[in-house]
Amino acid sequence: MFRLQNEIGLKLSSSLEDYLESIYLIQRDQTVARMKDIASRLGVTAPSVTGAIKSLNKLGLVEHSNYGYVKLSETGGKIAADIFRVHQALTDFLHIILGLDYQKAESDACRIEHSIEPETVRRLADFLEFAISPSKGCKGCAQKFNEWYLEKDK
Amino acid sequence: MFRLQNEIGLKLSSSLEDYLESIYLIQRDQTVARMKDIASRLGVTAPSVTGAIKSLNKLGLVEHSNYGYVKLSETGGKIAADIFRVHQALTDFLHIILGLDYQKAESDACRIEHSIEPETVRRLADFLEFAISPSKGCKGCAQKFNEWYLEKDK
DNA sequence: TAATAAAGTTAGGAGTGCCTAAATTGTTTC
DNA sequence: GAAACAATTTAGGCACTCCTAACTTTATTA
Repeated sequence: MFRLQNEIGLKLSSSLEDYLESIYLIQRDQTVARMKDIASRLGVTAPSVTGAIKSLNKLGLVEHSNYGYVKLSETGGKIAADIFRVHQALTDFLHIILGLDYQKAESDACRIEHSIEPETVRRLADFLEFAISPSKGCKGCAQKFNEWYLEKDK
Repeated sequence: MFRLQNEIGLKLSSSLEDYLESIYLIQRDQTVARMKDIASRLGVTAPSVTGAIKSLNKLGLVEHSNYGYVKLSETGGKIAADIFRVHQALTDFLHIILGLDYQKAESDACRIEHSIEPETVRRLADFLEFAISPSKGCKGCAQKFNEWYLEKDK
């Protein structure tokens, strides 16, 4: 059932990845994450959060004692940061290259981030670097694509 | 629970989309699809297929009577074709633009296809058209990126 | 500090999607 | 056409992830 994937060698479900990422972002914004913050961010009910946190706790990815705050463990923090990096790379690509509005780019990224391979993400990020660089071979083709796209269906 | 998504207005699970797509491809290659073909293509056991086909049958997307062949209904065929178009667009993008080898492009596409929005796919396909065209603003930047990428880490 | 409100947990249940084992039906082949 | 084999279905179970309702703990405040 376990597939080598991140530094501790386990493959998390999309759902648990979402929880981890939420905790990461809440911690970043507010230092501590509470169950209700996680619930409202993910649009689930409190008991769902309790269950998920228990799973993450068993896996050693969060620290949590009853009725208290939730904190990412060191490993949990690393994994969450990885997930968020993927999220960012995808969002940037969808927004800057494809020209999706930022909201849509984020929500699409949020779903795709769980099913994309690391190599693909790496290439996506590299392509972005290449495409927006005025000095590399492409000379700002992201910009050019968006101009072309706007004219396209006229 | 239903979200407007395709022409009959329902959102299928990733799993059911996979079944539909498999049947579509088997039908294309061999005219009729049998349960065991579907099972082996998806890497699941026969009872899993029986269950999934029952669900698709209830939704009116396949025709199937006990111990017989499976056939896509008209609606099922349209939805499957849509799914496959997304699959192709994604695969092409990952292979031609990002330079992933075809196998990896396909397997990544296979997972991403369930979570990407139609608008994003459209833009991806348009970007591909733009990027490989020698006449449009980009002048074959897909090619240039791949050359740059190969040199990158040297 | 006792009452109330807010946050969190427990209990129990539903839907999905997979599995194994066992029964059934269909197809060959002698 | 009956035995043997292949394909499919049924039965039963498990993991995951969500839910509602009810209960417990913690925080607020009058």
